[in-house]
Amino acid sequence: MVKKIESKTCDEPLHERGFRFTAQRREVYDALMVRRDHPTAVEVFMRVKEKMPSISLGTVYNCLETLTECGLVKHVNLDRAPSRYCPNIEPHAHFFCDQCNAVFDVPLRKDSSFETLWAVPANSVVSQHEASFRGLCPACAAGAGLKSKIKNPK
Amino acid sequence: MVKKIESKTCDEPLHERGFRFTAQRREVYDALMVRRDHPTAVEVFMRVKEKMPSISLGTVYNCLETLTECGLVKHVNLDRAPSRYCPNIEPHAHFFCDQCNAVFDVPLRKDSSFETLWAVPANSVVSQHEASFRGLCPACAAGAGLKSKIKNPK
DNA sequence: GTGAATGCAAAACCTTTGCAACTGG
DNA sequence: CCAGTTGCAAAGGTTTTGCATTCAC
Repeated sequence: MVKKIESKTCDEPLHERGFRFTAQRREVYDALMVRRDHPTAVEVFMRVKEKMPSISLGTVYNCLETLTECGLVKHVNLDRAPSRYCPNIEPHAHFFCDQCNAVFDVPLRKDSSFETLWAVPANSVVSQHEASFRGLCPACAAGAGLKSKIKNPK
Repeated sequence: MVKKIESKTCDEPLHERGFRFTAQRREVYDALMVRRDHPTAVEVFMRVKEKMPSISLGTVYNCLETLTECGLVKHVNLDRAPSRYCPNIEPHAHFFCDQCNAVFDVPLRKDSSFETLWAVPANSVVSQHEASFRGLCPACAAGAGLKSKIKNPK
């Protein structure tokens, strides 16, 4: 059995679930994989439209939904903002920078459990855990610190 | 200085921030405090409408937004479902039961830090952390276990 | 009295759906 | 060939907005 180094394509997971491997699904998946910056559906649409001008926004939504069903992509939601999409299927949280609006993946520490942090009721069954952070990313935090020193030279 | 046992009203936090204490804001806040079951805006609207038939849905949204600004209420969002509202302002997560659709508060364990769970980048500034769980609540998990034993008597 | 808040309705917004035309396997 | 998928447009549901009227302070 040969172990694949990296899976850059989405044809097998689609076929395994009875979905067709269409050009639109390939382009949508590629758009997520090439720039892993958590775009919205409209941003994905604009990127794919450059290579495939005939694609429609509805199809982008459909493709993203199908890819999610296949476990290739995850929705990322914060508050009521439009959904963003992420091809990182490892367990992770998201960091939203309030200043530059970037979204970063936050890895789960190995050998840790959410039970050390949250008092989840005994005998409940957890099938999914989502977590997100808001604040300033390292770059913006450095800039903000600089600015506040200038503006408030205590 | 007299320490208040419990604050059941929202007039002071509103006044402190320059907002008026209107009958609608009081009723919306009371509706959240009386039954702490994380209702949607439409559910709050229906409950308040019984005591105050003239209230409009737009006003409920406005009141919820104002109460949120005053720190009396928090939005609760999961995926793209309608926002739910919660008058518990202690740090906590939420558990969504997939079977009975109830939403429970999950307390933060004392003396714990999210850094034990999540590898947040060094030098970032975290101003907000939100977490949610999906699964089966204890009651539904017990019922599901029963059912699966009957249906799949391995 | 005066500016803020309400009620109503319309708009804005993101996302889903219906259907004829097309296409992957 | 034919069920699954697309493109287009219209509908859906939640939330916000505009404005005349009302009300808290």
